[in-house]
Amino acid sequence: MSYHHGDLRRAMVDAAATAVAERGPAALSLRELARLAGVSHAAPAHHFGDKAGVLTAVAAEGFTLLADALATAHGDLLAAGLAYVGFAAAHPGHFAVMFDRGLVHTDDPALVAARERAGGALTALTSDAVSARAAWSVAHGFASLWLSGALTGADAAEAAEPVLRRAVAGGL
Amino acid sequence: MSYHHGDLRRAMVDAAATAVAERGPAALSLRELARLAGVSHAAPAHHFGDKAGVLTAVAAEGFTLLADALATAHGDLLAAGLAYVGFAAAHPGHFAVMFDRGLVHTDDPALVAARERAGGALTALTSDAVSARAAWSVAHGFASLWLSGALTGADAAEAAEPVLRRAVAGGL
DNA sequence: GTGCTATCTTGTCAACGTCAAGATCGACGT
DNA sequence: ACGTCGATCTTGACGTTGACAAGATAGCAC
Repeated sequence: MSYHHGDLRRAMVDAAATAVAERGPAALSLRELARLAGVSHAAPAHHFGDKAGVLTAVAAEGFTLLADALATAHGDLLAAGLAYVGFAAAHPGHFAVMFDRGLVHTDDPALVAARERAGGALTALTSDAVSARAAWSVAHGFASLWLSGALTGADAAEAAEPVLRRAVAGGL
Repeated sequence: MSYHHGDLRRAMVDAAATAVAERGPAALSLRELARLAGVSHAAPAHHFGDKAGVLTAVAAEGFTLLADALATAHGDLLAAGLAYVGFAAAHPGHFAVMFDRGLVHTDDPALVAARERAGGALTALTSDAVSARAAWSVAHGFASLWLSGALTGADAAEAAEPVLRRAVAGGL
């Protein structure tokens, strides 16, 4: 192992996302991440400033991944909803941090840019603001409830499909 | 000030909910709560066991408050949705903790009981499971997004009304 | 009054986040 | 080739935290 890690920043973001996914943001320890990466306890601070900086990087990556996922729907609202839920289920560590103020530096430039890109992908799916908010709420709500364990089922997207379909059609 | 506080448990739950609402669960400190209540740093542990125990009590109270709020809708789905969002906006500290595993003792008897009561109030609103999940998702998603600051507006329930109405009617 | 139990205090410990100061490495100009 | 310089990482330290163990206090039953 050389004095320099090579790509510590990348390693830390990955490890942080995994740790958050497994044990939640509260249990995240910078010193533990440093140990996993084989560096000293103060190395993370150089790249991220503080603990919130690490989670900010995770959140920014999450919004980028989400925007990419939404792009695969090619404008289809139901497909986008399933992509939203699928993203949350595939990257629970990212999702857990993305919408939590007080855990991240909300005005970080990279985070703001990634968030706006994802937001643009969302609003492009519907014709009016009310529908946009409703669709976002359903997808986000299902994803949140799924990750919290409030909903049962084997596969997130599979369980979400009838629910999102019903919401689009209406008649609740 | 006597040796005994009087109702330390109640004071701690209130202070914890307020602190979580203002600065998030991550910034909560048992020692700070103890200082606010004018007791020693180890007093909270006697009543709640550990930090998660305090948040568990907050979450249980939250589910009780939510069930009460849902009961005021008298079976009307839209009214229940507005009550759900209204509860989250009125008690953000409780809401932030209620659906976060790893922050609470998920199998605590009091928490389980309160959660099941709220769950019963929810499922009683719709005729089938798919509609129940869809309605819950919209309300929960809107509430979560609202508290995260992703949605703009002056009043939560006021902003939620057209969105929930559209979701019930369909046509996204 | 005398024990009993719940409540709260005191003292302690390892772990944590953060900061300051120093060591090491690689790249670049000359 | 060589020295300089910035980026990267280490070392050491400080105050705070959650948790635990052991002791003090108060109210209550009898």
